[in-house]
Amino acid sequence: MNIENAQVQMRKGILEFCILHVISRGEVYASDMLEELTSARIMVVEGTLYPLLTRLKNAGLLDYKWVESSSGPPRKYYVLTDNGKLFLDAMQDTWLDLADSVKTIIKKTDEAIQTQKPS
Amino acid sequence: MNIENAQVQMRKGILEFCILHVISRGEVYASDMLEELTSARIMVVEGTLYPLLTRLKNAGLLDYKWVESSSGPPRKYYVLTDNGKLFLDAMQDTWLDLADSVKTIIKKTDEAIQTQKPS
DNA sequence: ATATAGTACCTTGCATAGCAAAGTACCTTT
DNA sequence: AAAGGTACTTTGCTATGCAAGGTACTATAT
Repeated sequence: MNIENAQVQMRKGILEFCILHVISRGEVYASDMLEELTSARIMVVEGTLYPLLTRLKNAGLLDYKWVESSSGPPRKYYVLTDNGKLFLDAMQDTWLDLADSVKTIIKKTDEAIQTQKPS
Repeated sequence: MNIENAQVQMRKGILEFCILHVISRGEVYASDMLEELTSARIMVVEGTLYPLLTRLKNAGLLDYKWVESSSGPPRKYYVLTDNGKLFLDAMQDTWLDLADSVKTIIKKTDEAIQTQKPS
């Protein structure tokens, strides 16, 4: 039970959400996504990303096409399907609700501490 | 791949954090926590909470004492240990960072959409 | 031509942790 | 003593992140 593990756990639930977000902006392939997410300080690695993309594709939320590259092997460029867009919207609602709930909990704790130790 | 499952996944990472928060306010037992979290719209059930409390206790973040009840079986009242307080602070930093990262991602998508469809 | 390096995608095996459901134990009320 | 409520526990399942290793294609250097 270390803080690194706790950070991993927190990240878990939102990876799918963040990846759908990045794809929603336009066609991207895996390395684009890794770069985008890393620059937003959301740590992801290949072993997480590829299986996740496959799951999302199989669930009908994503589609992809192969595109030749001028500097290496071909790439899978992903886009959201209509279902994927709906799903992303639903996830965003969930996230905003959750973030608000946590905000409430933090605030309530702060108030409890203020009451215990009035300045 | 349904939205309910996505909600569960998002919740996962923050349950520990929210539970430590509730305990940080003062001695509580499991039913108190369930009530607190439910009222904050963080859904938790017994099968999740009890094993989690045991894990946190074994990790040295929590301590408890048995207290007789006037209306049923005895209860385990939990408090944070010093280590638990430090851990909670670290988790809060992690949470705030994460929430900020997600906010950035959402904002960036909104901007991308604005650019595509200028009013 | 062949070897090396770089890029891109995929797979395997493991560990963590939420959850539904069933179980145990204690207390109060009738 | 039987029934019902409260509280804590356990079992089996599932989902999913991740480290590590693997496959395959392309470009460059020799």
